[in-house]
Order: sequence, then structure tokens, then C-alpha cells
Amino acid sequence: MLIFRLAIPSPLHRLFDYRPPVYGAVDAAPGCRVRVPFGNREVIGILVDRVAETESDCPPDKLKAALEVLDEIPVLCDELYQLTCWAARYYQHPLGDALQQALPVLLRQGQSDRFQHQTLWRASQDASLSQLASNAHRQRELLQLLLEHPQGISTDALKAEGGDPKLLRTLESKGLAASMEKRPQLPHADEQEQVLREAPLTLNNEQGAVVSRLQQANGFLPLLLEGVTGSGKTEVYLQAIQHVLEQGKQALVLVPEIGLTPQTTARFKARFNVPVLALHSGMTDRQRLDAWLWAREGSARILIGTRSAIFTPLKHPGIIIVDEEHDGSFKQQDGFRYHARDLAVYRARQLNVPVLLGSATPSLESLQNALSGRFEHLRLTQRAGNARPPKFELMDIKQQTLDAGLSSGLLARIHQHLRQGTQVLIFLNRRGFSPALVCHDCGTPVDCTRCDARMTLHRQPPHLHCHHCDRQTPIPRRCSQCGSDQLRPAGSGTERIEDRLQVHFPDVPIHRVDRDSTQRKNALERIMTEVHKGEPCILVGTQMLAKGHHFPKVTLVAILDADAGLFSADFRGMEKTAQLTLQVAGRAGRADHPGEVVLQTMQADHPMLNTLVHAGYEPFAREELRLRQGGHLPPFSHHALIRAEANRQGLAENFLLSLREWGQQYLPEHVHCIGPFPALMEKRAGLFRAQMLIQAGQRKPLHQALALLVSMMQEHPEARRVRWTLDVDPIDSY
DNA sequence: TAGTGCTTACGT
DNA sequence: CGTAAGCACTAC
Repeated sequence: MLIFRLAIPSPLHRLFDYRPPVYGAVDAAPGCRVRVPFGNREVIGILVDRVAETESDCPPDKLKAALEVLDEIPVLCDELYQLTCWAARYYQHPLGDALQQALPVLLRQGQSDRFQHQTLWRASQDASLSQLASNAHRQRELLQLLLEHPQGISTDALKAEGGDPKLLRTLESKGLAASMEKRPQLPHADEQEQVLREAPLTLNNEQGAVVSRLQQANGFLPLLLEGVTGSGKTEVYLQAIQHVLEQGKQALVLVPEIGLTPQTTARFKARFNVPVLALHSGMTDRQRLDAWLWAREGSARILIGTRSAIFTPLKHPGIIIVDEEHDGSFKQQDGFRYHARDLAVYRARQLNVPVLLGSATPSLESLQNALSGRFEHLRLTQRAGNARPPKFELMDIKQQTLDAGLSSGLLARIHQHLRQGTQVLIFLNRRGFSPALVCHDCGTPVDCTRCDARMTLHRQPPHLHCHHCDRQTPIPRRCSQCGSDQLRPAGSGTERIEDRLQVHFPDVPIHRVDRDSTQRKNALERIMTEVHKGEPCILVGTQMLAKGHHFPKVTLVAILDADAGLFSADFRGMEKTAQLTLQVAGRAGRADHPGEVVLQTMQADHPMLNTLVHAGYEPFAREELRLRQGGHLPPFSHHALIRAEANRQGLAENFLLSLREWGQQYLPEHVHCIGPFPALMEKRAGLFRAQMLIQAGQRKPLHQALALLVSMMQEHPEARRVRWTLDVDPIDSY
């Protein structure tokens, strides 16, 4: 009798063997869920293999019997199963946990992978209001609602529309209403012959070239679409999807976390007569499972979601689109550290469909893939309408006295734009009032006790807040070093800029947009509605302002601290600065309002900054690629980062050091360990952190090395006291 | 990771 | 002598 080999959701990098259940399926297929005893609990594992008992390393007397096979047909189709296995290996993550994450929560918990039928109510065939007494107001109201929903309506929906479900039984006994069991209804399921709901826009030559290239594509085609802001990428997506829909296939669209707004999905729903589903964070587990099932059976035709949507099953896959492909939110930052964009390319190859990566500022990884011929590269350089590109200006603030971060030149410029009746956007990627509170007498800043960092001063409401560990404290009266009461804010965040601008422009409304100001429900929408009225105003905000929203009336965009990322320890600092800068700049000026972008900088002569704003992203990116090549940095080499943390100083670093000493002799040639070294912020949230970089020119030896290192770390006696994680293709905080 | 069982520290 | 906290260990 064959035994079951299962992937169990646990941090352990190995599989577990079980005897088949005493009753039930002995011949289950890989990909089926199996409920098993594990330690002293019950868990749900995924069947990976069935092997002869002699093949098990586990002594036969320790083998437990599985309790139940939950699926007749594998819950994960072969394609998603293969994708997840590949990803688990590539990112060196335990398979059981990876498979778990590829499934909707309810399936992880063992629920059935069939639609849960719900009870719907409708009016009987010949029911009419006249059959009810005219004074039976509540009953008449209820029957009226039922008559309005001939397809049937759930009790919850009835309640939402003001009906009283308690009276349903009364109507039923009078023969006026009947209940039925129905599977949940896919929104907009009334599929029409014609997929188009509204006419597509006319494409320009560049857009047309992309769409027709995708239409010709016969199977896998990785395509990088580099389109400047306002060049109509979305219209290209829509028409590429149209082609796919006309062939009866489905489209999967990945968007950054911040980009999944009702407006985005509204555009897809307005264009097509097919079911469009957005997989967003506000959904209940049941709604997510329904969406997953609709996608799997092929009735949902367009699926829009963030990172995790890459694991959505598709019956008739037609295309995968990754919008804003450079966005960091596609990389999961804890646990199973996969990159959804990279998985999208892998999956598209597997499914033999085109994959379209779109961005105004492509990642250097994708750009290099395009230059090397792995991806096809198409560009959109023209803006829709007559929109002109914004005019950039590097405003030199060397040796200038700033007013809380605002130069007099910038203030004058703001004044000028407000006077002409347009709006102004001020970008500063630093929330709070000021990033430090410093003693004016002895110079000591107020530090976080749990991190190597300053406490950020907030005024609304007044408190100190550590942005690294979330610790919050009241504002101290005196310096802890010298006892002086002269504690003063140093540097500016968005709150302080808002304050100063209000002093300079007392009659102009100022809207601050950052995580703090938009915590309350609908706060952001209210601000947006106000701004879209078009009256002169000033918007102050962090990168929340940079993504997604368009401000047609904004004619001046100011970036207060353009140098912020220029000299960061992260070699991607320049790339990220460029992407964010252009992203913010893209908010300014549409059609009738030419925009102006001012960058306050101490480095007005900085060559890369000048290339970026005067020549554009592509020349900048080519130059940056040249520098990366010179330094053997990604994408010209491959990185993996081992992070370690422990509650005492030195433990984590020593752990990595011993790992290096132990492992070095076994590492393949051309794989280098760099470090270990303490993390940039060694202490964070009370833990001392260190890291070690593993670098190689080729992926294969790197992965051999990683497999080795992971097994060594698991065996390592110190691993009890040191928490370690491995990040393959890390994208930040080296 | 999660659960358990053993050792140690400390207060009464 | 009790309880709480810390840690080592295991999972088929």
C-alpha cells in the first residue's frame, strides 16, 4: 500500500509521510487536501506524492494515519500547483506554507471548494400587491421588494433594502412568496453576445502597434510596455483584453496595493459586458472564495487584484497584465517572499499566454530583460490629447535659509500658481511634524528606546511616535541628558509643512494627505472630492499622493527633498528616487494646463538627477544600468539576503559569521558571501539585527548555495535564539 | 510555528 | 512551597 507524502503548513523545510486514511480514498491525486494529526493538533496538508512505505525515512511505527481526504479532484489545478512548487523552491520557502498561501483562507481551513448555496426568496408566479390588505404596510413593502427581484433575493439583501425578513414566512403561508436554494450570483453575469459595453477609444500609432502585437501573439510573449504618464497605457490594456474576451478567454490584471481603487475597476466594468471581479482587501473570506471559484470555472472574465491574485485559478487564461510593474508592493516582504511580477512571467510561460508588464518607469530588472531580448520592448512616447510634458526645474537650495524646508523661491512660485487660479501639490515623503526632537542646549535628540532611531514628533495629536516599531510616548518636557527644557523640533514632515504654508497662504485651503490624515474612513475621498472641484488649493502629502490619483487642476508640483534617496546605502536608492520623482511629476498638468515640476535640491549639478529630468527616464535608466554592470550589481548579478535577529547584541552577527565559516568551503564556485554586517539600523523593536549578502553571477550556483545554507541554518544549534529569514532577490534595506 | 514539559528564579 | 517565566525539543 502506498503512503501519502504531504506538505504541512509549518515552517519546516520537509515533507511528512502518513498512512492513507482508514476509510476513504487511498488513490487521491497530488494537489488534494488531506486532514491529518500533527503533533497534538489537526492540520490540513496538501498531498505531494504517493510512495512505497519502504521509501519513507520515518520508522513505520511512527507513521500516523491520515484522517480524511477532503478533495476528490485536486483543489489546486496542476498548473497552480506547479507554479507554487516552483516558487517555494525558488524562494527557499517551506512548500506546505507556500501552498497554503496559494489558497483562499476558507480552503486552507478545510471548507468545501464548491459554492455554498444560499436561500433566496421571490414572489410566487401570480402574486400581486392586490392580494394583501391595504393596511398591511410592512407585508406590501416586502412583497413589492420581492416583485422587484424576479431572480430572487437573499434575506440579508432584503434587510439592506428595508424589508423585514421575519414577514417572509407570513407571505409564504399566504402563497405569495417562495424560497429556493441557489448558488451565489456572479455580479453582472448576464453575459451578452457583444463583449463591448462602450466604444473603445481611437488608438494612436504607438498604442495600435502594441495592441496588434499582442493580437498576433501566438502563445507566450513577455512584453515590456514603457509608456510615459498620460500616454494611454490603460487603453492599451483594455483593447488587449477585448481581444482576449472575444476569444472567450479570461484576463488577469495585477495592480499595486495602492492602485486597486474603485475607479480602476470602474473603467473595466464600464467598457465590457462581462463579469469583472476585483479581489480587494475589504472582501470577506467567503467573498474571496466565491471570486476564486468563479475564476476557476471561467465565468469571471476579468480578474483584478494585488500581489496575491497571481494565484487565482483560470479556466481559459488569455493574458496576464502587470500594471506599474516596477512597484515594490509586488514583492511580499515577509514569510513567503515571492515577487508577483516574476511569478506572472513564469505563469504566463506555463499557460502559454502573453504577459504585459506596463510602467512609465520600468524596473531596471525588466528593462535589462528587454535590452537582452528576453522581453519584447514597446514604447508609448506620445501623450493623449495635446498634453505637453511637464517642465522640470532643479531649484538649487545650497546656502539658502529655508523656512521649515520651504525655499523663498518655491514660496514665490506657489504664490504665482495660486494667483493664476490653479492648484499646487507639495511632495514630502516624511509624515509627522518633524523627524526629531532635539535639546537646544546639549544637542541630544529623543531616541526610541527599542530602536536605533529618533522619535518622530507629531502635533495632531501631540505625541512622539517611532515609525520603526510603532512605539508612542507623550512629549517629554525636559532633555533626559541635561535637564534643559529647550526641546525643539528639527527638520520637517508633512504636518509642519502644512503649518507653515497656512501661515504663508492664510486664505488658501490646504489639504494634507498622508497615512495619519487619512486614517478616518472616507477622509481621502472627501479631500479628493474637494480638490476635484477645482478651486485653488495646496495639497501636501507623502507618496500616497503619488500613486493612482490624477489632479487635472494641479499646475505646480514641488518635491521638497529631492535628495532624500540620492545617497542612500541602498544601491537601488537612485532608481527608486527616479521612479517616485516621475510618478509625482506625472500628477501635474493635463491637456489644457501645462505643468511645472520644481525639485528643491542641494545637488543641482548631480549628473543622474540632470539626466533624469532633462533627458528622461530611459537615458537615465541606461546610464544607471551601466553603473550597475560596472559594480556587478543586480540585474547583472543575483542577490539573496540572510537576515538574522536576536534579543542580545552580537548574537545575530555571530550566528551569520559561524554560518559563513562553516559553509564557505562547501559553497559552489563564484558564489560570494558578503558580510555579515550589522543592519543599517542595528536595533529595531528591541531586537539586534545583522545580515549577510550572498551574491552570484548565475542563478543556478546561487540556488545550490542557498539550499545548503538553509539546511545549515536549520541544523544550527544557535537557531533557537536567533530568528533568521532568507530573502531571494531582495528589493530593499541592505 | 505551536504546543509541551522541564528548570530556574523569586516571593511569601 | 507555590507560581511564573524561560528554554529546549518535537512534529511523519
